[in-house]
Amino acid sequence: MGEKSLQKKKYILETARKVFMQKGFKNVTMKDIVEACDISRGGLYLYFSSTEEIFLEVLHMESEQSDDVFSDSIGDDATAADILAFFLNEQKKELLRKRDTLTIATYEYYFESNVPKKENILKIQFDSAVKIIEKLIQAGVMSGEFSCEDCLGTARNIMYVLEGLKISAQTRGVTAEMVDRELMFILKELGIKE
Amino acid sequence: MGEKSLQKKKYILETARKVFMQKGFKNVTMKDIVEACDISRGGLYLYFSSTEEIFLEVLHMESEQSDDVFSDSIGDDATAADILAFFLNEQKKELLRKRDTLTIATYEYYFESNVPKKENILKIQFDSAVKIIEKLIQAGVMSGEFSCEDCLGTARNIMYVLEGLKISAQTRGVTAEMVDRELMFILKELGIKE
Amino acid sequence: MGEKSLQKKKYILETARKVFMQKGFKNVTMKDIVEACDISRGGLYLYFSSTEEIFLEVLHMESEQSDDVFSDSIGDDATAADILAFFLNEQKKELLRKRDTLTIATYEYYFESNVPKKENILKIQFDSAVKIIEKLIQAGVMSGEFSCEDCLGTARNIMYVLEGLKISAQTRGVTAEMVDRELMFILKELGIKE
Amino acid sequence: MGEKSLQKKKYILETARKVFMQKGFKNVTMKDIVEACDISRGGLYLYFSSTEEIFLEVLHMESEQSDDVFSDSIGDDATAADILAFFLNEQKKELLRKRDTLTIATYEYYFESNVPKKENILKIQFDSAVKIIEKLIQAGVMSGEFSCEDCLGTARNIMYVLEGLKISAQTRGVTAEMVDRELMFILKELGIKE
DNA sequence: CATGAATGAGAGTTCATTCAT
DNA sequence: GATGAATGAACTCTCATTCAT
Repeated sequence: MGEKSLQKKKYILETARKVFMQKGFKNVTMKDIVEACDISRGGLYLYFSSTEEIFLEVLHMESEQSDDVFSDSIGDDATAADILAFFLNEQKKELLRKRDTLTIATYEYYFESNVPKKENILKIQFDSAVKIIEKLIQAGVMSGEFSCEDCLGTARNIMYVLEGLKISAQTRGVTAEMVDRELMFILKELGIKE
Repeated sequence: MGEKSLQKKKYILETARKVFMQKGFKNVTMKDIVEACDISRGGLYLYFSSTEEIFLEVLHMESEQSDDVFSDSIGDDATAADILAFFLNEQKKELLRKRDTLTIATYEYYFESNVPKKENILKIQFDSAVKIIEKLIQAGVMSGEFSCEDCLGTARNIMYVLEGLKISAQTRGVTAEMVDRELMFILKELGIKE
Repeated sequence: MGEKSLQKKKYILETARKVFMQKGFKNVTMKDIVEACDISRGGLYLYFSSTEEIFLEVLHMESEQSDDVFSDSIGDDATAADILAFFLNEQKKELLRKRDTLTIATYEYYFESNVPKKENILKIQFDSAVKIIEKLIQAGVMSGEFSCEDCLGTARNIMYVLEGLKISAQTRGVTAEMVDRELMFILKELGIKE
Repeated sequence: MGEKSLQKKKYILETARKVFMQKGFKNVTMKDIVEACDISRGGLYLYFSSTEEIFLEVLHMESEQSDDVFSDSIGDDATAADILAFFLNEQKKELLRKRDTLTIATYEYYFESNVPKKENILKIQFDSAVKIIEKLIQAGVMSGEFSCEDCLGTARNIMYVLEGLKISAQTRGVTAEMVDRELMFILKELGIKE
């Protein structure tokens, strides 16, 4: 596959990504993507042979890019509390964006698929987020910012609450206040009185 | 609509329920339900005119029946901790049943619809569950079983964790151990050393 | 068939008539009539077995009633010109009523059917109207009101113009002015300067 | 849409035209056209999305082609009477063809639709025919072939009679003699003794 | 007589997928 | 590589008609 082909493939993925954000996973047809990309029906099949295949690649693209978030945006002298606050705030923004997210598409996709666990991106991301948060909490405990008995448990708890907020946002609707309230509750448990 | 019609309607709803449990919401067609019920194409339309309509009635059926769960199965002399443990255990069983649940169908349905908040069953159930848990915790605090500063906040936190576990169970998969671990964490926060 | 049955049959026909006026012939289903009559599906089949059968009976009802129009509403001392004017005015009113008429249903019905000529009500009505107009014109000629060389030809011509106006009204739309203009033209030919 | 597509579209329209001639408008389903064209169900939808759409294009095709009738078939030295006779004869042939005509389909279509007047082809054709006939009559009056007081009125009258004959032909049936008789009557009014 | 539940045929429509160009 | 016409399967939905009650 030449350079030009790679370009086109990337173009398709980026366009498809927008489509998935708008319509979720199950509602998206090959036709939708063909039309959004303004290419020919047959053309799309040269690169991908199903929406599932496309979606998986979109997801990979996504996870590669999101790896950098932490490192990019945080200054060197940030405290653990700062970083955690930053992370939670990012999550909050994501939560409240509602339709402009791959969340629904991702859930819908994983509802269907019997993806082997090892390759389940959701799982990988969840687990790695837990680890990061755990490290963060430990650092905070070291520096006296936080107090907690079971850092790993707390990290996991935080992630489940976030997951709960995420699905709530997409199904029942949540307001900024509701998110804040839950995040506060979490932080309080860590001994922060912010 | 006569008695017999009501019987049949109920039969359809119960059969459709199973279909939704197996296939979620979006994958279910009127044809699927027709075949599961072993009735004619037109016959189904006498009772319902879309999968959405059917699903909503299934959901209502469901929520009416689940109202009784608490009252039915708990002895009069149960302590707050007993009741909470029972409730969490029910949730755990539900969580682990995975495919045998309306969870996915429900999420899929609410992903799509812009149901007015007031009528959103998910919201109603969540909110009422929060209240019940709050009462339970208060009772436990009174009786010295639990200790907590912010009972309402804790109740909400519990529900969000459960919600997070629920979606995790359907997308990443969770084991009994993973659920237990989270429930333990919650109970520990309440001052229980179980 | 008892008295009561006859009543019911008549009720159905009168109700169906309204339905045909609103929807034409081809658009009317047995279901439409059942619903308009508020009777049971099976009930309708006790009396009629197709929309065609119903429509034909409606048409007969109609033609029996319309026979009286002339005799009923015209005074004894009316001149030929008066009567002709009255007749044309009735036609004009009918024409302009547009949707409140069996015209479309009738046309639609006869487009389809291969009715033996003898039983074709349209033909019978047309022919008898021609005869009446011819008589009228002859009477007018006798009394010096009209002048014409070919009374039968003129009568026929009048009827074809009316027919032309009728179909125009239903397809292209005609205004009162357009109808008047054509009727004037006809009357002028008869030597009337009205 | 390429050249080949245009060819196919034209082929579909021509085939559909025959179907409409045989079955009218309302009786024609997409399936009928698919079968007549011997193409696939989905194939038809690539070009048209409803029988209405197809019919309208058939009608346009028709009206474009019929524009030429006059100019094509008449010699330069024809008198007004010749041309009028030719025109009426064409109409007569059309009338008597009965089933081999778009007449019924057209009427059925315009019974239904609330086409804005400006775009109503029936109206456009009627009005333009009136104008042509008027011109013809005026020319005939100039050359001494015809005599008439109200040329426009006469032209209109002729068209309404033709319209009346047309609908009569489709509903009651008319014979060649009946048409001739009416045309004679019209010509006599113009002072022709043919 | 009357009801209305039930059936099944048939029309409309949309797409995934293929394939000749 | 790229196109887009073509196919056919799968769904949705509506009714005429029947029949047990």
